[in-house]
Amino acid sequence: MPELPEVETIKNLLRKGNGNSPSLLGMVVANAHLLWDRTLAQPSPQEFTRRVIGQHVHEIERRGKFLHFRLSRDSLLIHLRMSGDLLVGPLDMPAGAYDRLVLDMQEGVRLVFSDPRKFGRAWLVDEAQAILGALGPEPFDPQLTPEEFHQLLQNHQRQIKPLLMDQSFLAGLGNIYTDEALHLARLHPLLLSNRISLDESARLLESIRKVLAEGIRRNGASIDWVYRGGDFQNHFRVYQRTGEPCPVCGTPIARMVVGQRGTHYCPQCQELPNTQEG
DNA sequence: AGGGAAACCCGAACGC
DNA sequence: TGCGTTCGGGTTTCCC
Repeated sequence: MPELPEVETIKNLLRKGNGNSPSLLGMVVANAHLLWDRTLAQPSPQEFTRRVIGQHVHEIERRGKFLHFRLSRDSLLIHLRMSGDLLVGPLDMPAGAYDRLVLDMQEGVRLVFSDPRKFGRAWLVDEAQAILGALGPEPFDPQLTPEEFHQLLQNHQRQIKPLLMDQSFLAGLGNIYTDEALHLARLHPLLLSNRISLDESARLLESIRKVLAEGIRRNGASIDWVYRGGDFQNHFRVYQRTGEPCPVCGTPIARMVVGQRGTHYCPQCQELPNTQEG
């Protein structure tokens, strides 16, 4: 659920801080507590604690849906998956029922990786590329031109929705923003990628960037019970709006399952060309 | 190569 | 009210 805009929002908070929460930049890890073993993908809990203590936080970045903490020697990578969140507070902040990994800073600040559903993962690695190298391009990468994007689409014969959600194809889109982008681009979720014209590719890339930019501007979406302060959930075009009118034409939004994912679209605006039925 | 299914999880929503 | 069942989400893994 945290997709690119939500992760970007969290990254900005950790990096810059706000009225309630300090920036973590420059702080030094003083202690680590792993409360749920499987949250740590690698290395072992013992090695993690031994290695992470004493390292400075030099930079905090986002790549796809990963948070990337550049430490003195290593990289700490965190993927929030479904329900993960990162909380910052004082060392005596009350423990949460879903706290999985806690880092205490020498500066008296605590960073908590909270995750009710335990899907989230953290890695401590000396080379971030070992994990991030599998990701496709960033949607906002200026080198990703409409022509290049069109070519990437031609390289596959796949349903466009699952392809857009494939992180090795493009990094950052999840179920929400994919449905939103396809509706804005007026493309059916089942459209085969190599049937997409250059014009449509340009429209799709622009739509992806627009919905992501709006998500970031609104500090992400807060859905289910995971509230992160954003309000993009109040501006969905199709996501979770089954039966409600399409904002463009008024046709009731339809729902189907594509690649095991709930998929919301307008049957009027996002018609599947009759040259590609089924 | 692509697609479907299952696995990992559990709070919420639903059905009775 | 309270119980049991189903759902959904990101990703990996396995199978066809």
